[in-house]
Amino acid sequence: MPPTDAPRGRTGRPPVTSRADILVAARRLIDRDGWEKLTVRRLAAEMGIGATTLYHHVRDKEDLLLLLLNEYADRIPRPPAAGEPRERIVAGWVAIHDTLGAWPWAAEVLTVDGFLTGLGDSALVQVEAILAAAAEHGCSQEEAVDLFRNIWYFTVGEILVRARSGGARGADERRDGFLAGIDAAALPRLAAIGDRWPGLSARDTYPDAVRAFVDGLLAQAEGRS
Amino acid sequence: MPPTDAPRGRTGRPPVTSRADILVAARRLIDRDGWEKLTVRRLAAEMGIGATTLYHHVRDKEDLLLLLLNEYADRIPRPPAAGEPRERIVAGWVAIHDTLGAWPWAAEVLTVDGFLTGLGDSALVQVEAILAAAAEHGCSQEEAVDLFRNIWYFTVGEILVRARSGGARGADERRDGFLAGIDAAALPRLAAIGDRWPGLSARDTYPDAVRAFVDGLLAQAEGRS
DNA sequence: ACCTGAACACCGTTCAAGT
DNA sequence: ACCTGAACACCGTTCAAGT
Repeated sequence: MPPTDAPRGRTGRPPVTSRADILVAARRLIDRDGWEKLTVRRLAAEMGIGATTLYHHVRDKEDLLLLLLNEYADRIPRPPAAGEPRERIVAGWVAIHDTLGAWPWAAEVLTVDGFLTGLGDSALVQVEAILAAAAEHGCSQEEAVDLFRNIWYFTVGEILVRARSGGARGADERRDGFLAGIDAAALPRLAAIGDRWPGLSARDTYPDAVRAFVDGLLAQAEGRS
Repeated sequence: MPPTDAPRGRTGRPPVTSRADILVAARRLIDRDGWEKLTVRRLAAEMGIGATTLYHHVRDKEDLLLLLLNEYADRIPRPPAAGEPRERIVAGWVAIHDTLGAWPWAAEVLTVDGFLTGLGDSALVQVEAILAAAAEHGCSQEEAVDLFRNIWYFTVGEILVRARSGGARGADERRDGFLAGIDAAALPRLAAIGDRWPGLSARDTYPDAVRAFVDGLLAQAEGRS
């Protein structure tokens, strides 16, 4: 079954798929089976085509991931242009965090490709908004870039650690073990926390934490000037 | 050639290797060829033994990584017990960061296993010291745990992003491309920074940034009480 | 008690041949 | 033009058989 609107006036074998088809199928596979199940072979099998056919539509697997990511980056809500600079920075990061948190594999890809180099215009708008707010608050160019970078590190770390430690094989057993074997004399604080640790770690403290980080970085910048 | 001190009074085929041998060979392989080259098969080949032999000495690859990591965690210098709590927290994190930064694959493993659940006593000592300093500063148990977790996210993110974007295939070409194609009207701040970005991003600002983060988190805790 | 090759169930990617 | 199977060069892991 060839695509509905086959290109007229062209020679050769008709296409069985397209880049758009591939991206849709990849998204469905990730949503259904999880990010780690996305392989070139499995994706092709799911689509009912040969694995090697994919290489006529995307350069390689990393390219596929980047295409997928760029589509997704458009969903980050546009940051507010008005209001107190500090609040705009915090709101911008919370928006980025919430969007990436819903698709944690995105953070996985972005550690290797970078928010700027890997993504297209819609992501750059987010960066621009944060840089503009920082400048408006009085930051130098260096300080604004540092603010962005440092909070990017924090955000990507938060998402990765949470995403990975959630599904890790044997995580539960090890979690139970580590509080039982603690030496209360040598490690009194940890022993006192004991089995409260998992519960405390499960809390979402990202919004408070970015605010604290932004405050700390802005205060440091002010102290320098 | 059997090991020098073959166990006397035991039956069966003499061992050709040991857990200790395996860990030494794994470290050598990582140091020489890089973290991503460490595979069970390659490690066995390097040692001149069958790949399946490794499974008599370690449970699986993840177990091997965790054993390797625990050996390494001992190298983090003991945190100072005296001095201003805030300074002890910063110094503790800088020590953790410097140690992990020298072996970035460690951060890779730790995102899936966690600093607490994956590591042994020598890592827990670091956690204890940070929790104790936070408590001494007046933090509640929740606040101390949040401080630890949040700065862990930041630290692991910093190390991962830096380690991965360094060796990424095609990173240079993309970096050159992204500043050239920027729309100066729509993204004035980014356009103004332009080709300064790579240079600014290469700077090591971790110590300043942890200090800012610690200050921000402690100030937030104070504001709540 | 310990080691081993064969085997299983996978990967990403290239390339000559086919339609 | 586009698709394909065969092939290459790998993975981690299990298990029956060997010493």
